[in-house]
Amino acid sequence: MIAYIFATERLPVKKVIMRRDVFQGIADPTRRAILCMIAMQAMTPNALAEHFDCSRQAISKHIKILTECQLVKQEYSGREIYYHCNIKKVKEVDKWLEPFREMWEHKFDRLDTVLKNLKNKKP
Amino acid sequence: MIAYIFATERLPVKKVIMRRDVFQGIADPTRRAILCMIAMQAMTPNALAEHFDCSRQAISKHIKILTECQLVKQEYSGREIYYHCNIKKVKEVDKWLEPFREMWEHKFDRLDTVLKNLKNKKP
DNA sequence: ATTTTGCGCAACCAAATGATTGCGTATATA
DNA sequence: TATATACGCAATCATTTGGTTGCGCAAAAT
Repeated sequence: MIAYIFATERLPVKKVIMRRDVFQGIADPTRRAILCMIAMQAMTPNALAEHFDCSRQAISKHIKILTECQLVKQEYSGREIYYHCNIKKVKEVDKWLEPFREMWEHKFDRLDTVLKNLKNKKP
Repeated sequence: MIAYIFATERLPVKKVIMRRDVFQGIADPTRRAILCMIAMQAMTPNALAEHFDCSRQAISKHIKILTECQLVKQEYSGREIYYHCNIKKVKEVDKWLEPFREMWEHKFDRLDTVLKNLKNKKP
């Protein structure tokens, strides 16, 4: 019995179910800021960290998440890593908005016709 | 000194800093699905829960978050509550995309000019 | 009037998040 | 060659998230 105890080591089962999609990526305000900055110009983690009130490691972790959901791409240059924004992936958010955009545009259309009808009825 | 120990009760400081913005709202896939559904037609929590593989309470919690970030509005009808999508708030995401959209549109513009130049040079 | 239904709220739990510190490695500089 | 710098990774921690169950209240249905 005691042998059994020794035999069964506590395995690190730890099933990780992290959602790593674009929406999770842009959920954090710091990550959104990072995205905006590197969209203008590719930057290294250190350069980025200078603009935020947290450690380089914290920024690196955010970048890691952004990389996992493919919102950023990396480009090595010696010991430095330049992070770029993957605009194509940002488009996914835009795509999700599509049906909603149709809605708020339709709303205006309807408002337009209402106004038109009002105008036509006036005289 | 001992008196001091007794005097300082462990206060429940527990500073709650929950981000309740649109991006946090749409970070969860279930919440995005809820939003899509009620954008088409206002629904009650029970009606919504029927479409998901989780309890009504879980859905209610999601709705609570969506309400807190103003992505949904409620309308009471007796003991039922109909949840509506607040399209105006969804627009905030669209607004954030603006600079990025400009980028990917500019890209196409440049591609267009490249193609044009290629065409002009051909003959 | 009693029971059923629709719903929010509180308590609880496992897992994920956001941040920190310390460490190892590879590249640049002295 | 020795030192400084840039960076990722692992461990750790408090807080948040996403889910559950159980409860109570008000509106409907019986």
